Amino acid sequence: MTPFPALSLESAAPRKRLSTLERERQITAGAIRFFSERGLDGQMRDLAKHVGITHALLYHYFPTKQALIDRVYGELFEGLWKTEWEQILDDPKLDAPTKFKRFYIDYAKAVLARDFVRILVFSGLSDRYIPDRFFELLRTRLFPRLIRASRRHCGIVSRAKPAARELELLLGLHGGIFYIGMRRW
Amino acid sequence: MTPFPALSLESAAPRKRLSTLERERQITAGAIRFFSERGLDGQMRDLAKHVGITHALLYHYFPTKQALIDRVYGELFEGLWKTEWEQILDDPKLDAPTKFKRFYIDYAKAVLARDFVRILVFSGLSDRYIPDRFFELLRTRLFPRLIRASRRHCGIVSRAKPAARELELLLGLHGGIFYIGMRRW
DNA sequence: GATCCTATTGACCAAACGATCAACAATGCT
DNA sequence: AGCATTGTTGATCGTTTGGTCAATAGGATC
Repeated sequence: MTPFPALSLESAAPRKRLSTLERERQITAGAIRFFSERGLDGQMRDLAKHVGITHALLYHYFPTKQALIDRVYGELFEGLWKTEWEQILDDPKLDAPTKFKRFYIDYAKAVLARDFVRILVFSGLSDRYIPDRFFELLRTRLFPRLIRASRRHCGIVSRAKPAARELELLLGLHGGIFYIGMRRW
Repeated sequence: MTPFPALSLESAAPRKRLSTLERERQITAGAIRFFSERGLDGQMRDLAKHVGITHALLYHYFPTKQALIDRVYGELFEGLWKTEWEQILDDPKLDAPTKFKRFYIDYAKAVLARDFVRILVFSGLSDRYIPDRFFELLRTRLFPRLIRASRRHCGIVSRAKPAARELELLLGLHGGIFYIGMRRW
């Protein structure tokens, strides 16, 4: 149509030859957005077009589609979890309400990110990799700290295992937060 | 492998020739379970094998795959919503706690059904048909009744539009319930 | 049992898909 | 400038997928 077909796409026409590392990052970043949009069944050719390269080049950087998806999983997951959260909840100088407030504001911001929510759900409907691993972190790293802080605030000294009622409450809370993300995205 | 290959599958080998209506129902029921398992991207050939027929026969009953999916949507949705719920919540002889208890026990049972949860999520990730329509029913048929019953129980006479806080609370509650289904299935 | 109706099937098609490979063209080095 | 390195591509392959169609076979009617 246009005399300059390259202009019809988003990313102008920077044409070619990036360094290996740079291109790999570009592909990974593009894949995160692409798969979060179209689902894990999205096609390699479309992803390639979305990044602005040939789909053959994808296979130069990733031997198989599954390898790319695994990379997306890893990237998304490592980038999400903040050790800062555990530090906040462990800080003895803060009282419980402040802890909860600071933590949940930041937590919600991270967990409600569009890409994360959608890929978590997509993954949950196929191989369950992301949700299983995410919930494992929730259960071992976060819930104990939340319960401990909550108990101290209420003047309970028990160090018994979390009661079913306590876990249920936490689950409902986190579920409610995540449900917001579900509906939004 | 086996001398009687037909025996290796679930449904023995009742072979052929059902009435149009009966076969159509069989296909629809099979499709609900199949698509809730494999997602809406599941293949027609696999569904056919799952039902025990050829995939060509599917196209004899449904002109296109989308038509089948639409049928699944309809079937699943009509079968779910119970007008009984609205009657319970409108019954003036019941007090609020009893209403809520009866309603939510039955509601949770229906909404947490495996097929419904999974197809709702699948649909939400593609055309949004099921979640949009489901939430519309929630908003117009259920939430007003729940808020009205709750207000009366608390002695509030206002008939003003639902406050943002009230809706938030309901949303969180229903979100928590649905989150249980999400994680379970 | 012969006949008709139609539910059912096997073979087939075109497009889409993941994956491969030889050839091409930037870039850095001398 | 010439060469080697390697990021990049176009063409192509084999399979899978939604969809079609003529031919077959099961069941009711007489």
